[in-house]
Amino acid sequence: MDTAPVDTAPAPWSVPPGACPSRTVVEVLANKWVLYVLGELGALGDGSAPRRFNELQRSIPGITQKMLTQTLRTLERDGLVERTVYPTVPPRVEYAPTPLGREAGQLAAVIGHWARSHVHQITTAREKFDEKAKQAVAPLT
Amino acid sequence: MDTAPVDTAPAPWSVPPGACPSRTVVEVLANKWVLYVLGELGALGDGSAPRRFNELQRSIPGITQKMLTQTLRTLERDGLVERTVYPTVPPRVEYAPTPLGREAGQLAAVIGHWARSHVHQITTAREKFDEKAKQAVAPLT
DNA sequence: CTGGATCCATAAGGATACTG
DNA sequence: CAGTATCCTTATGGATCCAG
Repeated sequence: MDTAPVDTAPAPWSVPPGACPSRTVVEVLANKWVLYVLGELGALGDGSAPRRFNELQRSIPGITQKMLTQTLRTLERDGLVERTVYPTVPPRVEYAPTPLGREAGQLAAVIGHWARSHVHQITTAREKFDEKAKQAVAPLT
Repeated sequence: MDTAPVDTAPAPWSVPPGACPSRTVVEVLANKWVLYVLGELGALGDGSAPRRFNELQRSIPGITQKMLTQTLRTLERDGLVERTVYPTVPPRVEYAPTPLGREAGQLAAVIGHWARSHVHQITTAREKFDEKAKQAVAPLT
């Protein structure tokens, strides 16, 4: 796969009114389930074992079957994960990140790490903000 | 600000059913408008000038006034941007990233960069995927 | 086991009009 | 200029049932 040259000609960006292509890519990552799934799939190195559907669902607390399916589909469509179906009975389907998906997974991991290391700071900021807001609406007693 | 020790005790995560705090932080970043705004605010270095409301709106194509307001509010609440009001007439309001916001802005920038450098790859993957899907529903002619 | 298909509630978000 | 408020449409997403 991916035998085509990495770079094609920088053709004139005939961007149809308001449709910047790179934005569509940003907006793929701007999705919590995508981040969690990519993080899960891409967390480990190159040799990480492909994951199965239910396995993924269990490892991502709160995700529904629908959202997991939907997320995996778009990721497959975008070439970020590869879906392999083993026509056994019962069916066995495995999901593995593509090289590109592993890159995205690293971005997800970075975000996750940043999030974890600043939770407290942000939580505190929120509390402070909310408290001030409360005072503003109830200045007298 | 931030005179408290960066790290508090690793208290037992008494996470109320399904509410992982760090997730709420991830989910702040998992939002396209947040990414665009942070990218815009945090794009430049420490000495970047604060941005005004309309200025921001113009520099982020497609964002509505409502979304910009809403986004800036949550970012302010989370301690990622600082809002300064100059009680002049007409009103002048400036938005600047906090140090934390600048960090987040860098994450946004990284995502943006990754997106731009892989647009083509992903666009191609989408076309290929969609074409295959089309064949599947119309296999004979 | 791995989903597809539905139904339905809620949230996100755009358009518009109005205000200090 | 910098919003707030409202309406209204669409998208998101959860729950449930069904099927290969």
